[in-house]
Amino acid sequence: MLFTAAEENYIKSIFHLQEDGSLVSTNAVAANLHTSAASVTDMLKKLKSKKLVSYEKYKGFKLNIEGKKTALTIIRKHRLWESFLVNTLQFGWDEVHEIADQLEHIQSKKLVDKLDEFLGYPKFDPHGDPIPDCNGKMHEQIQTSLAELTIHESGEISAVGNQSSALLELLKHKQIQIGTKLVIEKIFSFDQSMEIKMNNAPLFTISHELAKHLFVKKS
Amino acid sequence: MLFTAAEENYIKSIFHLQEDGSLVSTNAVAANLHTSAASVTDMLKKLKSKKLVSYEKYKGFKLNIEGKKTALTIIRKHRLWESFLVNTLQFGWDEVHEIADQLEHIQSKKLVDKLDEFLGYPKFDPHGDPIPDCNGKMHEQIQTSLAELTIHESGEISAVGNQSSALLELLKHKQIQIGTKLVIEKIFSFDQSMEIKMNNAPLFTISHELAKHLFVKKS
DNA sequence: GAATAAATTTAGATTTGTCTAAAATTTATT
DNA sequence: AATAAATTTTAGACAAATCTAAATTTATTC
Repeated sequence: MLFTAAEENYIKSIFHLQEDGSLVSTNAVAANLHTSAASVTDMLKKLKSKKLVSYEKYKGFKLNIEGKKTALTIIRKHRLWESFLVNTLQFGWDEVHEIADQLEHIQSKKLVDKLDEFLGYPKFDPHGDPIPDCNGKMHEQIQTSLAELTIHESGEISAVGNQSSALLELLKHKQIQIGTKLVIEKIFSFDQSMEIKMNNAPLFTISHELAKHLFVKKS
Repeated sequence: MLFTAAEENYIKSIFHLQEDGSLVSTNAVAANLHTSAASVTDMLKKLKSKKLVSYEKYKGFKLNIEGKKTALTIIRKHRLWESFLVNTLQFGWDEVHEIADQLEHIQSKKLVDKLDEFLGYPKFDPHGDPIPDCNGKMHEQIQTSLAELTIHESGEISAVGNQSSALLELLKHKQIQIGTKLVIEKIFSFDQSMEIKMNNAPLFTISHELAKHLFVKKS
């Protein structure tokens, strides 16, 4: 079954919003895709007629098995292309998302599988997100953005999300490196900045912006 | 200036049809894009309003400087992606066109230039067609498909358009190899099959299908 | 040079995806 | 429980790209 780019964008959005299997709301998708609630309702009728979502008026909706399967193939493409852009073409971590949003709609199963092979069957993309294999299976996410940790959680820096000299300079100054262990001591709701404690060092604060670019393995 | 995929397809089609700079007809584009003459007229109004073509009702049309520049960037993308698919991902020569027709519409100048760099700034694509550089300049085409030769023209086999064992078997049997010199003795209009003469061998006939997959340097 | 044929354009309709504004429904609040 | 607020859906419109059929213009032929 083939889908338009618009359909695929809705499928992907619903997939990310349902997470655990809970129902998704019209407004949530509208906000996520920067479109109107009315457009979402229109598209839902279409996706329902194509048997990708279970949906009852006013009651919310979610992807069914077929919808999830479709979502995973799109996510697979997106993450493989991101890996290609960063690993093969040397793009920066932070500049590949929009391009991958276009590339994920290219229709050719063979292309995706050959790209996967060329890249050496990567399990995770440059952001640390798991890449579904050609059957839609994916590994547990082993690393998350530091920004996703909550208070008192601890972890170990496992990756840095971008190679810019500005970031590297900052990390050097704060003595943060791969393997550094840390605990979240406080999160300021005002700006999401975090107070963290590393090894035997004194407490210090990092911005939400920086936290998003650091990956940790939770411990 | 950004264009839709539909606009880009028309621009590319007109470019290929005008060749020398002659006027292009509505019907020619319609046939080329498998669409209706009415649709072509509609699109021409749009391209005229965007100042890409010079066009007067009923009089034919052609790309202006800006239109040609745009066409060359699309052709550059198409041919670089074909090179990538064949050289990097090991696709067969004959299966990349449709995929490249999708990839050529991806919007990102940086992506194209990085791809070009990754591929080592190739001058010709896997079909022997020249690849415009980032300023739109391209080399003279040094090889053409054997199918494009006309009667009494001569040339030398310079490349084989696909690596399938079926084709290689055929070439071996007919004793055709890189460097083989030949002359077109006759072309049968019924099926475009060609009678060719090689070196000191007797005349023999090859199908149009085969001729399309053989490249020659004209002499 | 008038009649006919071919090519091109216009007119009007369709599909996809979107929008705003109004109506319907559900949820929250006195 | 009644009303207010928020959410969702419907109704109607629009832009892009396409189509068919009819009208117009250009080309060809007798």
